[in-house]
Amino acid sequence: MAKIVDVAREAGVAPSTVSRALNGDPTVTEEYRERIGLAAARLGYRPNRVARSLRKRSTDVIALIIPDVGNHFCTAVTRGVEDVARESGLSLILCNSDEDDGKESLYMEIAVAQQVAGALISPHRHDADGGALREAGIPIVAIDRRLDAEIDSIITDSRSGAREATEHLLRSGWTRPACCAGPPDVQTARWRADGYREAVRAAGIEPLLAHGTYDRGGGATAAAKLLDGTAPDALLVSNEQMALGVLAELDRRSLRPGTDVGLVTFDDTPWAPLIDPPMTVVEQPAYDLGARATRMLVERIRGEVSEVRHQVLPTRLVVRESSSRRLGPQRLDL
Amino acid sequence: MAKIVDVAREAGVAPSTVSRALNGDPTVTEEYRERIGLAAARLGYRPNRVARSLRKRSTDVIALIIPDVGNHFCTAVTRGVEDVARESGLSLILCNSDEDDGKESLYMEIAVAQQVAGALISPHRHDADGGALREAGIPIVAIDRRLDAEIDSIITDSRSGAREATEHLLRSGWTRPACCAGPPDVQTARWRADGYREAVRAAGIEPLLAHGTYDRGGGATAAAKLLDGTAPDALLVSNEQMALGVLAELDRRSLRPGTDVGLVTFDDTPWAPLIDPPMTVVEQPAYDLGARATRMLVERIRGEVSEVRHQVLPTRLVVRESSSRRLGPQRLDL
DNA sequence: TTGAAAGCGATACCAC
DNA sequence: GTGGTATCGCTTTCAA
Repeated sequence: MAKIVDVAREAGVAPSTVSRALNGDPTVTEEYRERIGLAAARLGYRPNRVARSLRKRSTDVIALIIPDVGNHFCTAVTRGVEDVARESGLSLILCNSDEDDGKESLYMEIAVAQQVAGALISPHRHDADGGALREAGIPIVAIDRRLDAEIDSIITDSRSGAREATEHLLRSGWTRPACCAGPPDVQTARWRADGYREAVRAAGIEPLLAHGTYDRGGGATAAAKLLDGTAPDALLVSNEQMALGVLAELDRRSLRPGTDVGLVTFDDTPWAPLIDPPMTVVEQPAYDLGARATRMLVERIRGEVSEVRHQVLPTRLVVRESSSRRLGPQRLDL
Repeated sequence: MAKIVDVAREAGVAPSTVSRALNGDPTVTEEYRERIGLAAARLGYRPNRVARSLRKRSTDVIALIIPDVGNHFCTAVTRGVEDVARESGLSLILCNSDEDDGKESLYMEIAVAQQVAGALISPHRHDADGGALREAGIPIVAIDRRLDAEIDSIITDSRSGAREATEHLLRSGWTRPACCAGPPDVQTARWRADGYREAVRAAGIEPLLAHGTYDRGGGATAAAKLLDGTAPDALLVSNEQMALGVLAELDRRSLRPGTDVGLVTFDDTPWAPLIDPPMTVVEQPAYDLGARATRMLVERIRGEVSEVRHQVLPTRLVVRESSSRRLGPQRLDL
């Protein structure tokens, strides 16, 4: 691998001039710029970014720490991040925390050690403080969830999304909607539970919720608990992975969404319209969330902003059949 | 941020000794090891990996280049990679090539520049040669698809998976199965098309295929083309994203899988059993593929192997309802 | 505008 | 077994 001194020798100039030329320093004369470009091409020179990072004390890599790569919402966010990152000349280290505080801090440590230029993090707990990242002075943007500390954030309006969904259930004729809420230590889960509570209370109905982890198992467990208890006739589910578990549990009990039980879940997915019956969802602008978060981070990395900023993006209710109350027939093809 | 000289001063030893102690060099005496450990803890010392990488000329980061983070198969592979990588003390840079040669080579360039210790790549074209990575002598394992060059690989047996699926369709009473094949420049798509051809030819039936990109649009287009042509009565679909498009297209034509048209697709997903009717799939051991590929890569990074290795993992047909031929009734709830 | 030289922080070689 | 120190490849003063 050719290094900068090789290019310098080949072009008959000093290494510092090569560095300046290749980094677009306007003080370099056109003639040198060209000669250096040619020499570099001839040698197949590729700057060693590690050396560069060591010297500049920062890389052009950002870290994205998300709870679950298997989650469509997260991958959609990731795509948004990726696109803007690439546009901005940054690469991405993707880290999967699995909603695990341990893994989350491990990844933050790694990000610091790798000298990332900035980090996007979807923290498991709001009272996390960006730990190692913060100490190292690395710019952070909290994404989808907030941090108590003074840190930029961008989230969706989960609470009003949940409220709207619950009101829709009520309007559709369901009388006892319950909530399969996410883990109580995760903000989005709490916000959604809050929105649900507001809506049912406003209708004079006692809230009925069960918490579960943000995965299929959590959804199945929460649904089972609710269904075994004071029989609800509709369910608001806190995320898409839980919804998968809820659907499995309903199937196990031969309960059909839309006829036997009303169903709305957070997060639209490609398969939501294809299942039987098509599922009503609260859509979140995931791609946009990722893209905007990355822009915020880039601005912060460049030092273009000083005040802490918080953005909130709206959700959208997509009505399909799982929430509209219809009396039988039962499927004949069971 | 404390650096190694600070720790050395604090512990009253030389920097080189600190380095040795912290890296578990057995020549360091217990007493020094302890004193240094304490000093490091006191200062909150965290080794700078960038400096370390520069000196060692390699990082403890590996790159994973996959075509589509939105694809469940890919994210399952990613999880396998991630788990083994973490066990081995490596971090992961995840790159999404979007089946785009340009992005693919850009990411390979970035990986080289970042001095990754190794790369896992699911190449768009088999005649790619690992480009920049190969030149830089960085270990590569091709995953899910092979490379013409002498490079380790691990794939699943797409061809026999497709053959088996087609035979199953035939045995189920469908008489004109067609194939929604993936892009012809992607190996897995060709292998699956080959398996399909073998099976129909063995049954004395003329193959009927349409190619499309590995996404929803590609699936819809291929299905439309086949359905508009010499009406097939069953479809073998080459991947899960295409299946989503095929399902949409069938729905558009009010064709119901299992009654009007037999359907099998590659890749099992959490939603496959939930759609209407539950979908028969060719399951690939995605997690295992990622995990094994990473182990292969780690062995190669450590220089534990010399000969080029190729692994093939079996697929498994999971029969659900979309492939079993049943005459009506049509859904009453349409 | 260009060149010389001093680091960035860790590792590894060579003395002791 | 431990300490001094050159080195990895690049950027960035400082002088010319």
